Amino acid sequence: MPEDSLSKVFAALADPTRRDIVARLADGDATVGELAEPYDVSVQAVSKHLKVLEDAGLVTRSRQAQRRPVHLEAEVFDLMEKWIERYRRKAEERYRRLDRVLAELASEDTPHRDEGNAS
Amino acid sequence: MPEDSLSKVFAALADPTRRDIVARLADGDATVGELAEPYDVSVQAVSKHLKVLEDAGLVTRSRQAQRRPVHLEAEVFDLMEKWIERYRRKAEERYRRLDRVLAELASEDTPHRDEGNAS
DNA sequence: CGCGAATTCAACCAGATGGTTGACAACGGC
DNA sequence: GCCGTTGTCAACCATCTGGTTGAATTCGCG
Repeated sequence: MPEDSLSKVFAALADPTRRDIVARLADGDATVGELAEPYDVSVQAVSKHLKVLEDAGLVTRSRQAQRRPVHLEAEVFDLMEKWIERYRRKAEERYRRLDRVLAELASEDTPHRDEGNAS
Repeated sequence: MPEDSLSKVFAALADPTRRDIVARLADGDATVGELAEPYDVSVQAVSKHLKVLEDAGLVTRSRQAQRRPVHLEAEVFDLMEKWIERYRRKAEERYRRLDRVLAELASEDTPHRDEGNAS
């Protein structure tokens, strides 16, 4: 049970339909019906998808008569990017360090002249 | 569907244990046993997690005697960030535009045509 | 050669997920 | 005031997921 928010966000975006919904909402708010129209699934299924996105904090739904316009919340993206950036940077840094070590080893190993590099 | 690889990556990171594994691998490669040690689950469970991460392209496993050192691949992060950045930017851009329109509407009373958001 | 350590494979199980259909709540237009 | 539109709730179903245990595999080492 992913109670933590990052898990919910990643899980929400792990579904292609939901990612597509997010993509379309980036162009503007839309109602459930409008969102459901292009897909080959029931409106209920899309409503469920929206609930997942809402629980993840990716969208909000207001009330406008019997319609529920869906709105994309961009803030959550920051949460993800922060996480990703953190470990990407670490990994790259480590990679550069390793690269340097390998370069050193390579230059030492280069058999330009007789080297007795035993062990 | 190249979209599907994105699904795998997001799904892989939707699990707290797997995110923690990624976090630890950012500090350096590790074996399955080492990775499993801090968690209260069997080594087999961790092995499964690693398979998920590997299928998502987040880690690679080499072979070193009977050990399988696990290595973090940072490239996949780019894929995610590209996706996120794209829609975050769009949403923010739209927000700024909306803001401007609202400001206009507020200052002059002239009713404009409805902007954007066709079906 | 064979034991033991590291890891994966296989079968199984509980619970989450994504889809369906059917009923119902809320509201605007006649 | 009713009716159709919009959306959610509920029950149900198949499949996926994350965990378990137990057996198999792959090696280094004495």
